[in-house]
Amino acid sequence: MNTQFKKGVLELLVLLSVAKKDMYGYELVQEVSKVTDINEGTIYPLLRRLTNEKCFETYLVESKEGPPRKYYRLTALGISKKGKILSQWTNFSKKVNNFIKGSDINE
Amino acid sequence: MNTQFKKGVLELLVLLSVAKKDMYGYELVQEVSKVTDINEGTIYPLLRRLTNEKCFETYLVESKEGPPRKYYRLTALGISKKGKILSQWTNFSKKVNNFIKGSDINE
DNA sequence: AATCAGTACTTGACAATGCCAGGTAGTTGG
DNA sequence: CCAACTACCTGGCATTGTCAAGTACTGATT
Repeated sequence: MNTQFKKGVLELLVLLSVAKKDMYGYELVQEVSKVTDINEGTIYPLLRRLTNEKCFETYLVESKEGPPRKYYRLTALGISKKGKILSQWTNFSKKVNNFIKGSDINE
Repeated sequence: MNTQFKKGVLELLVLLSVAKKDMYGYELVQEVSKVTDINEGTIYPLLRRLTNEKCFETYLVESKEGPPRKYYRLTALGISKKGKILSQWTNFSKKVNNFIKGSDINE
């Protein structure tokens, strides 16, 4: 799958996921994998970035299945960012799909 | 508009445009601008890259309105690439939009 | 108890691609 | 002759995803 398509969209997928419920990194890797292949090495730096931007607050919870899990919770800023990016994505993908339809003439 | 969304999609938009008819760089800037803001400094290197990859053949045509125009014509390889990327985009954007719908529960 | 698989997080070096800013040149009209 | 528009090109930069490797904890297997 085209790597480049993911740029920017991953941020949206992560924000949408955490909006539903608090999640930890490893869990997010699996959630986002439903949509597109994703690497741990992509998710963790992204989470750190969004945390630095005050979109997330974090807390640790011990686990019986391994090391403690770092959970991410959406802040007000995160919610607002989620809304913005979502509407940008919706608008963008709509325009692209319209452009594609306009190219249907011969194929 | 989110810069990152464009990554990879621009290639598709350019391939689709040239598939309709041969076009020159400056013209493509305006065509693609219908969908999203785009810079000359983005288009020209992209055209060079696709030409190196044998997706385009080029030819010069003199113009009364300025310097000669370099037209791009899709090769068989370009047509095949167009098809591939188009189906990847369609598949990807569909999955993302389904994921978004699945997050509609509270917002 | 030692090893292995699975869970969980981290990081540094790298690749891809878009943007900015600036340059070169031809044409037309004031 | 100079400004404005058309047209193309380029080098350096920023952003963000990938790869690869490492750390560490738990529970099951040998």
